[in-house]
Amino acid sequence: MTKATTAPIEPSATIADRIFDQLRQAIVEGSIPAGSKISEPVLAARYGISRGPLREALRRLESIKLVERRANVGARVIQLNSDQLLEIYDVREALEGMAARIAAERMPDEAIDEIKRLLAQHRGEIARDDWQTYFQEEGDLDFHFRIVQGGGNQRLFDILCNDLYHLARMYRCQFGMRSERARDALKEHELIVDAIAARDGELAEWLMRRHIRASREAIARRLVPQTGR
Amino acid sequence: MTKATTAPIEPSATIADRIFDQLRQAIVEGSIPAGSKISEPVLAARYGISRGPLREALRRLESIKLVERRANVGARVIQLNSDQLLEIYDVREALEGMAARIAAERMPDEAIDEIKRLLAQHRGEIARDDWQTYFQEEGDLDFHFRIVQGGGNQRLFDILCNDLYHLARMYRCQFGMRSERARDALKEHELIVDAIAARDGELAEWLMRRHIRASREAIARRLVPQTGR
DNA sequence: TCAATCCTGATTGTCGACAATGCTGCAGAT
DNA sequence: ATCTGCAGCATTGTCGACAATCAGGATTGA
Repeated sequence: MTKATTAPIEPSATIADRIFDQLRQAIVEGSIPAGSKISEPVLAARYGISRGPLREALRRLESIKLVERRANVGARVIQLNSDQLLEIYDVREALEGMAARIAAERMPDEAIDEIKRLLAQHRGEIARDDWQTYFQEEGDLDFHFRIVQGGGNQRLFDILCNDLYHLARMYRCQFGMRSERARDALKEHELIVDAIAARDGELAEWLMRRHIRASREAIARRLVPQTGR
Repeated sequence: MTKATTAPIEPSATIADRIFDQLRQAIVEGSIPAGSKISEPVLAARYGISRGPLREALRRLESIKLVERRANVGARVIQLNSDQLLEIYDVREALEGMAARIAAERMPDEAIDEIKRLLAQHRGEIARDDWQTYFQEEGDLDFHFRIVQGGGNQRLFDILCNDLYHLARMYRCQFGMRSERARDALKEHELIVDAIAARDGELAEWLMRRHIRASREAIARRLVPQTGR
């Protein structure tokens, strides 16, 4: 599994960068519980640094919406609720649909072949039935990551991979929601890649949007069984 | 003209907040030229503050992509190029299309009436032919702002109004590009509002995407007459 | 008993100084 | 003449201390 969504660790970057990465991972994976208050002095002491770099890291976490800050009050880890999760899926539907369209227009052939190999590998993993669904989920993110990357739209990439994907991972870690949609999702992935390989941007966008909408509905159904919104 | 895209000035917020607003405005309007290097000591001295709040403001400007920073080297104001501008319009097409769809589903009736009044006012301004195109452009942003706000998707709102709209304004100020598309744009705006009022989300999205795509093409035509990409 | 007020404690915002890193110009060698 | 290495300088990153602000609890009055 390629560590596609995880930035490679630059060893001698600045302290603030390192703390930022550590905190982001801790928040996403739940080591720092959602909704908990963040005290600058105690965190600085725990990581053995000063408050300066820590504050910079907190600012960056705020900019990607993982923590909320109020002046003179402090910072809290974001508290996820179902409405915001559904909002994210609406944004993903729009952006990744466009990403699929652009990928169909401009993605290099080699990158498409690589995604095909990736999907073949996923197919094998799912065939070995009860394999860790965790890796299936990671593979799902990896697939979406490559589609976005393939089109070469840097801003699209930033929004999705620096902000939204971390939120999606955070939800999975917190709610432990493993989708039993793995097989359907894989099938949909293959259709999308076929459309991209055929350079059919309109179809690729339509399929991607339907795919994400299906994920959204599966989540909405599980969150509040009585309502779809 | 409502100051929709300009946050109201909180008088006694933190220093960093105030400097952030001032710098953002200065960059967007060109007072600080694009591509120029930013020196922390000289800027701190000019605004009469310390480097601490200034660094926080720079970090926030970096998060909305108005400045670029490299460790141990410094910060520069972003240098706009035509490719990135076109990228932004792709993102806007996707996001605002979704925003129009959501607005058609959930925007309150009163807000729709308000937009209708706004458009009527714009129509009057355009009728008085050579009225400052500046205000027409501001009115255009105001229209889009209200559509996004009407749907109530907070994340969609953040991405568009905190990041992309500032970039769009920056381009206009820098290149002084006043669109002679004002009449066409107004007509398209009216169609979009009609679709929203009719609660036809699919049509609203389709019209909004076509509208933004038309703006994109108009810009692409002016930027590099020989290519549309 | 309840509400309003004040006080206290802690936390955050701000500042100036020090250390570390990258860039620039010059001298010297090939 | 061009390239390489070094030294100096400027800028950024980091740190500890001080001031400003807010949350919570105790106290007092009705």
